[in-house]
Amino acid sequence: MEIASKYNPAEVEEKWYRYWMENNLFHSEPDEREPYTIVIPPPNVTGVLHMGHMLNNTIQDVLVRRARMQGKNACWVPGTDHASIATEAKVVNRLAAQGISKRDITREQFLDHAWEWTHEHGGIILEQLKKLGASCDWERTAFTMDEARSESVLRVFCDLYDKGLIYRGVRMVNWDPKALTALSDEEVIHKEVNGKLYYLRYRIEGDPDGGYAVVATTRPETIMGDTAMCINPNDPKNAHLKGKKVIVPLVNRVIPVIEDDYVDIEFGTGCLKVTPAHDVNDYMLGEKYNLPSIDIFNPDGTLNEHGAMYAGMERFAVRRQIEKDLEAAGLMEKMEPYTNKVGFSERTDEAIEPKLSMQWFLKMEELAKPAAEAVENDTIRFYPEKNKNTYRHWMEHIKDWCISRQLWWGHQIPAYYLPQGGYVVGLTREEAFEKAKKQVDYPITIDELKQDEDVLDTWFSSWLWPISVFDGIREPENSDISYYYPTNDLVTAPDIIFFWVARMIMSGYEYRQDICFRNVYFTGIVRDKQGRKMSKQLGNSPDPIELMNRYGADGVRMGMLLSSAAGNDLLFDESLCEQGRNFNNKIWNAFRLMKGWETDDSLPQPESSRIAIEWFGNKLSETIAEIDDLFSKYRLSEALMLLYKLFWDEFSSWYLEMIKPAYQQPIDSETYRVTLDYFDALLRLLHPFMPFITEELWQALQPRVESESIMTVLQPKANAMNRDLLSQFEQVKQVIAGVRTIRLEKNIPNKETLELQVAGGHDDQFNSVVTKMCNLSSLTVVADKEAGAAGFMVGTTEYSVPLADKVDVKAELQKLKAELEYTEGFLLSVSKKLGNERFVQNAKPEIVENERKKQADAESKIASLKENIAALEK
RNA sequence: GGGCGUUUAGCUCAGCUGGUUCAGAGCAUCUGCCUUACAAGCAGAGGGUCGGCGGUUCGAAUCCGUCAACGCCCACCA
Repeated sequence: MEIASKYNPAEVEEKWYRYWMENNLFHSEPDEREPYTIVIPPPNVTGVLHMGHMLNNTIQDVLVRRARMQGKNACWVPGTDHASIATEAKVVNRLAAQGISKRDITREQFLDHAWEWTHEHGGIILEQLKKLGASCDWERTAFTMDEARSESVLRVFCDLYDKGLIYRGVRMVNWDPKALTALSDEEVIHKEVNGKLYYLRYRIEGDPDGGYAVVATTRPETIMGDTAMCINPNDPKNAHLKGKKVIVPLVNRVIPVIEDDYVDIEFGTGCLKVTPAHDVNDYMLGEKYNLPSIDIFNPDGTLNEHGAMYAGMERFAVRRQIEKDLEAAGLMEKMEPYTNKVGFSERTDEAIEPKLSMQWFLKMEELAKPAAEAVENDTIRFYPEKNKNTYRHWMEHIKDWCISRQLWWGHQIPAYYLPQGGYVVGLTREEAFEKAKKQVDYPITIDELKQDEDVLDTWFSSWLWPISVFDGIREPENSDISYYYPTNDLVTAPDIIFFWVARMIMSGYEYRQDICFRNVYFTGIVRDKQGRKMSKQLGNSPDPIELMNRYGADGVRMGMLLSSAAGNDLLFDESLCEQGRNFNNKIWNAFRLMKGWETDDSLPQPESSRIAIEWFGNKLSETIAEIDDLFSKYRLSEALMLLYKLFWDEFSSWYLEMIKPAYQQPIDSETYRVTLDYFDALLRLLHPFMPFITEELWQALQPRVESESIMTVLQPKANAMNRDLLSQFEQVKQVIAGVRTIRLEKNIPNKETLELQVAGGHDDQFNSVVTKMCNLSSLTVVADKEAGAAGFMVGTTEYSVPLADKVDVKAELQKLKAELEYTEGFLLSVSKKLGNERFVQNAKPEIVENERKKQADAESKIASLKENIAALEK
């Protein structure tokens, strides 16, 4: 059968994914084997696959496939996240395009639209993962808002409430005026903004001279919310303001001057305007001095009735207007350019408005304790370890988590307000009603309970993910959770270490009294080759599906992995996929070569093949041991590179060339058999990285039983190895390379045989290999080098090829002299070292011994170089 | 403003507790080859004062100090 010389992934990949699915090979059920579990970081339900997903899921698939081939019961649970803010924003946009405003429809109607959207777009991303080859247990696919997960979330809310860890309170929160919701601190991104520092004049009440105090602020539009001015009690230059009252510009409201050493004497004028409703620090001052709080904003960022003449205007428009009005009124002392940090919403990129509002909070201090400790003492390991620092820092400064969001898409908070004030928390309305009846002393009906309008932060469901996917909240003793939990590895990006990783660890301790995973592998961020983050706006993100069409899923997987040391950002370059594709082709062609051979039982095994087999067996063991070590350190990229070199250089360029029979000649059956075994082992090693081509070739290598798959056979193991043989063979390679160089330099075709002469120590057990690889007519040990030969040295042994007239004496001399010069310099430095008494005294004996050997070798090399030069110069 | 990290070949990176597995790998480059597995290939070659400076040491890419550049995270100076 003719096999195409180029590998065509498209045909192969779909076929085998279907085969794996049809044979249910990804599915896992608890059994007596050791479990290996990964839960997917759930992508947004309506999202599409991007390069970050490609990297993340490729790594997970490598880990899962390898674990499976180590005989473990591997289970990779897929699923999606409802992503409250992002999804709600998309639905709002779609409705807007249809001329529908969220305000005009009911919550139920909105949710119908959201579910419709979810069913339309939901799961596209999971289908895309299949193209990548992801070996997820699709029967276990979960969604953060499906029934089991939703109930788990609500149960946890009720439980934490009952434990007194969840409370409701008025706090300064990060308000997103575009999404119209509060955000957690983690959802706020601080950016530097070029603005102005305005110096405003606040006249002093009752001052006969018309004196005023000057306040520096970046936000003049908030003056209508001022309820005090604050100075530092130790500030001499503002001492005259003590006990006075000042008048807020434009609105002419009288406010007191208070004193607090929070105020920085050096900043601005040392006078601070206090706006408790719109600044976190001012809020604290307000609390401390019992100041009134005037909220001048509507939820959408426009000013309300407290904004006086600016009511109804947008906050930034007010800033521009008020600047003019203050100047006109002569109340603007001056303005300076000023750069400060302003918070922006991660989702909508809208400037955050600090806003006082009633929200639900989760107390973090107690939850954080065991979680901080687990990472600190490596019960949970981070790869790379540097993320421990980041984690520790956050845990030590942890603040309560604002878990309510003013959205509709999500888990509605199971709190129910009573007709005459107060509320109860219950899993269902019925349960809440039962509680309510006990709590109040007036008659109520179930319909009078009014459920809280807010939903929970999306992360409040994601933080339960490793437990909830196995239904471990509702059924803590069920067989799945008992078997699969704790999970083994989590593969995620470092930017959600607080959002998600830290909180999962907390919920794991709270609800399972155990770790939720043993290892966390932090991937880097995928950037383009100029180092820019991939984004839609820049249009610098390739379409993963398109990439897979072009290079094959295996090729793209390899491209992703090659440049991604754990935790380092990876500069993605399509040429890496090309390298991946080329490697596929290399494997494909090695297979073609072997499959093209006829075997002959009567042929004896050539000596060179016997040696090749022995050597490669050792090389294979050596590499497997190294790969095992690299995997234990999560250095997947290096493991893959090692395999790449093993296959390409050692197996294809050396081993196959050594055992290759002459053109159209049969191969002896023993060598053939072992070669197929070696190829089989290589395929198994490669399979976690490149699942499709390895399955294709493994199936073609020999007849397989129906439903059998390379997926479920065991990884090859390292055997005891002969290190001497391995290092001797590296010398042999150098000899062969030396002869090849001579051929190249002298332009001698490979077909022409050569003689090789050896002077010095030489191990002749490899002669058959050298003879074959160099196409030698003879290999002889000689005492002295023949004149008119091209030579080279390997170690202290001299090799030469007699070439008679072909040798360019001048060039040869030049080469030898250069080498002599180098070696003499080398000898000098070694001798210097050995001449240093303190080195000989202090250095470890084996180091000194080594230097002595270097010295002796260099001396002997110099001697033979000199001889050669002398001979040529004659 | 605090903390963390990075800086090694043209590019991307590896070099653990100081000394022949210390100057490495892959890609790219250059040279010669369409040698019947593979030109998506084969064979060979070149390329780095290990960010700067100072120190410790017999010996430093490796340890210490300092400076510089870049990156990330955290933070309430209006």
